Amino acid sequence: MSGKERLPVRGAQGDLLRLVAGGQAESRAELARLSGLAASSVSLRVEELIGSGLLVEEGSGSSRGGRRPRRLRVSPSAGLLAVADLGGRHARLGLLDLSGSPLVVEERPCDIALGPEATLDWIAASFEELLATHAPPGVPLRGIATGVPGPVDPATGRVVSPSRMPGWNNFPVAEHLGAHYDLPVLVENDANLLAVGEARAWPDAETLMVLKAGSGIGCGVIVNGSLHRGRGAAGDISHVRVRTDSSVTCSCGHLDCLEAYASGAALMSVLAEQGIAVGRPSDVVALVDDGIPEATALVRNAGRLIGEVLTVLVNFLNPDAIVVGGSLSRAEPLISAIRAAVYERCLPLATRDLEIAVSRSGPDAALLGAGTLLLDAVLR
Amino acid sequence: MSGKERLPVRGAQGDLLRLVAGGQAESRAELARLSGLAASSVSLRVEELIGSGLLVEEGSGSSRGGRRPRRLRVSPSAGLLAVADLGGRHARLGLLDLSGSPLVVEERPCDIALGPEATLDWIAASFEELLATHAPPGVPLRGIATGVPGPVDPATGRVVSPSRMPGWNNFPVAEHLGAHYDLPVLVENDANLLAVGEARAWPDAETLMVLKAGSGIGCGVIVNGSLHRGRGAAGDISHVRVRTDSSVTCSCGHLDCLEAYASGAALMSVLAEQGIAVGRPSDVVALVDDGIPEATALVRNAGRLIGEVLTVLVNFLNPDAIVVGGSLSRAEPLISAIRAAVYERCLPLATRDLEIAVSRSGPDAALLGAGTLLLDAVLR
DNA sequence: CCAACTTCTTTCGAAATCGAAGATAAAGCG
DNA sequence: CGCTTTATCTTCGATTTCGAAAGAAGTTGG
Repeated sequence: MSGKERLPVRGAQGDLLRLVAGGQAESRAELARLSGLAASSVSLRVEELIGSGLLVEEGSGSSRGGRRPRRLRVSPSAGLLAVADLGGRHARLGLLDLSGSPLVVEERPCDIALGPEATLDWIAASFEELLATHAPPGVPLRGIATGVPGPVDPATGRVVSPSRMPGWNNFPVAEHLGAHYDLPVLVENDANLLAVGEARAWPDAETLMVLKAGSGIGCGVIVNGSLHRGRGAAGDISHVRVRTDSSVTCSCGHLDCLEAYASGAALMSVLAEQGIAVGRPSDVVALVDDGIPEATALVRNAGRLIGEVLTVLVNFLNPDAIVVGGSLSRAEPLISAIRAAVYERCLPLATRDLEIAVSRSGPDAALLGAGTLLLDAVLR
Repeated sequence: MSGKERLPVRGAQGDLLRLVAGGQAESRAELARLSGLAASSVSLRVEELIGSGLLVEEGSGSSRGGRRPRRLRVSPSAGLLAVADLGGRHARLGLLDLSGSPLVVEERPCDIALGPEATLDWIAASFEELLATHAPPGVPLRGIATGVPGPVDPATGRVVSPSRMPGWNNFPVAEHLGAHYDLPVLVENDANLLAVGEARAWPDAETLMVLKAGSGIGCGVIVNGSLHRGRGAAGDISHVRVRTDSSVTCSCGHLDCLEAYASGAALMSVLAEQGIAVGRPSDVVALVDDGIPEATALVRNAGRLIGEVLTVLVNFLNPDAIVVGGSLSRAEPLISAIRAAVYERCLPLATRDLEIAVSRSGPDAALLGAGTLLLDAVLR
């Protein structure tokens, strides 16, 4: 339907376009500084990009003491990205323009337990719906990305041994999702997408740990400004053994995994045992906000356990910041307990300038991250 | 004395020279592949480098099915690097050529407790001695590097809060060591140097954890093929809390740090309590080799504790390999206990292709690492 | 308001880089 | 042994990039 044509970018144009699209540069001068190209070369390439309709000049930026820069933006008609973030019981879906800004974002209920085919076909149908409703006429779709709540092999786009995605093991998600399109398709772990999305909001941080505290616990790692995947499974902290008095066997077969104590699912099941029924992790936050002592104590304990695990990782990785996202991140006691544990036990050298903060990018962070990663695939 | 002249490399020449010096490329064709430059450009630049005496053509390499490549090497007369690795009671010192190959390496006793001035002046004098004895006439010194057993602020070359270097806190090591020369001077943590040195022997590993098990415990982290420093303190694992029955207060003021149980110093002090006097960590290895049960049990326990800490980090970082170096690494029970703990408790996804091995680069690894890092500074 | 200074952007000749085609050299194979 | 295949290295015209200089547009401060 909407276009399958390759973007007409050659050589250095792609680099420049990516810098503008990624929000890192807004003027020819910034492009010259960041790309390492000579100002004259930048001007030439930018002229070409404007000529081919991918960039537009839009007013002028604010002066830094001299002539005002002429502000550059990716043209709204340069293309669209369809992005999704799949959770256990609902998904967020959206369309972004090529600068990564959302045109529309929706949250819809869905159930990944229905299996990969049904779920992915539903995503594709939802994308078509969004495109039909919200895409300006003539603007082509340039790429598709989705986040999934499990480990992804980056090479193949397959889900690998996902603990919370029954029936998905080794399913070729990227292949299936992109079957009807001739477009770049990207599949990535949800915490990794969140991390990439947050990283855009932390431009000064080279090393970043982004925790996703939802019904599971995940962590995305940014090293040197870009996502660290390791062999595909990096960022897992849910199956670290924690020190507790009691003793619980985790679904992975080991004793006392962090996930068994501090994940949203674990908190919900403890609350259920105490006769407090809750349906989703954000309900736990609501209970905390309402001052229910059982919930607060549970969340604080979860924070302490998470913090103790982070302790090891902070000493080791020495990040610039820890960002906490996911639905549980809105619970104040969680953050403060994490802070307390990390600051108490870590080396002063590691916590000297360490910031521990709640997500800056809001609920769409993962979708923005999907856009950022997808841009790299599209503009190259 | 010997030269202070800058290397006459401009633009792309530096990149090419670095690739040859770093052992990554041996022929024009490899240079073209790795540098991304066109083969023709590579030929031109290589011709220039040969003309200025920095590169030499030396026989031919082995064919990969076609014409043999003409092997390139950095000229032995292109320059020398003076490198040192400072330990608590002794130092290794050496001279390397610009391809990072050692001309001479010596181990000499020294005592860092004498303070920074005395120690650094001694290093400088030792360098002069080595140069006078071993440097071919007319070959200029191009750079100086030393490893130190403590955290280093990479920006300033100062040692920061080192626990095992009394009197060194905040001392401007790089500045002092380089005072008499107008040359690049590099100061780096010893475990980090070891990691860089090992990384050369693991060309296929993008993510690498290199453990230095000596009288202290350190770890260097290679991410994406290059050293990860974080804010300067990355790689610290010695002050992670371990799970034990007993309870010991570490020098850092916290309870049950790994270092207090598993470092060479800790093992030695336990052995001393048992009436077995040993002077240095390698003596512990000797005891193990002699089958002394107390020593073997201790070392195996240390390996288990280290392995349990690595467990967390392996899940998180998902490295390609863990390399164990340092004087204790020659104790078999240490390695096997580490392996057992990691393979037992880590996620299958993380251990699937994980290799846990002893240092490949031998006792000079840290010096080679110093050379590698120094080359980057010199050839730019 | 004007002069001095910054910063952004373009112009234009010089230099570096590319890429295609050919020359060189060796391995594999009937 | 001579052919084909593979790989390395060089030549040369076309293209891209650079860098210095100048023009454009603003800020700052007397």
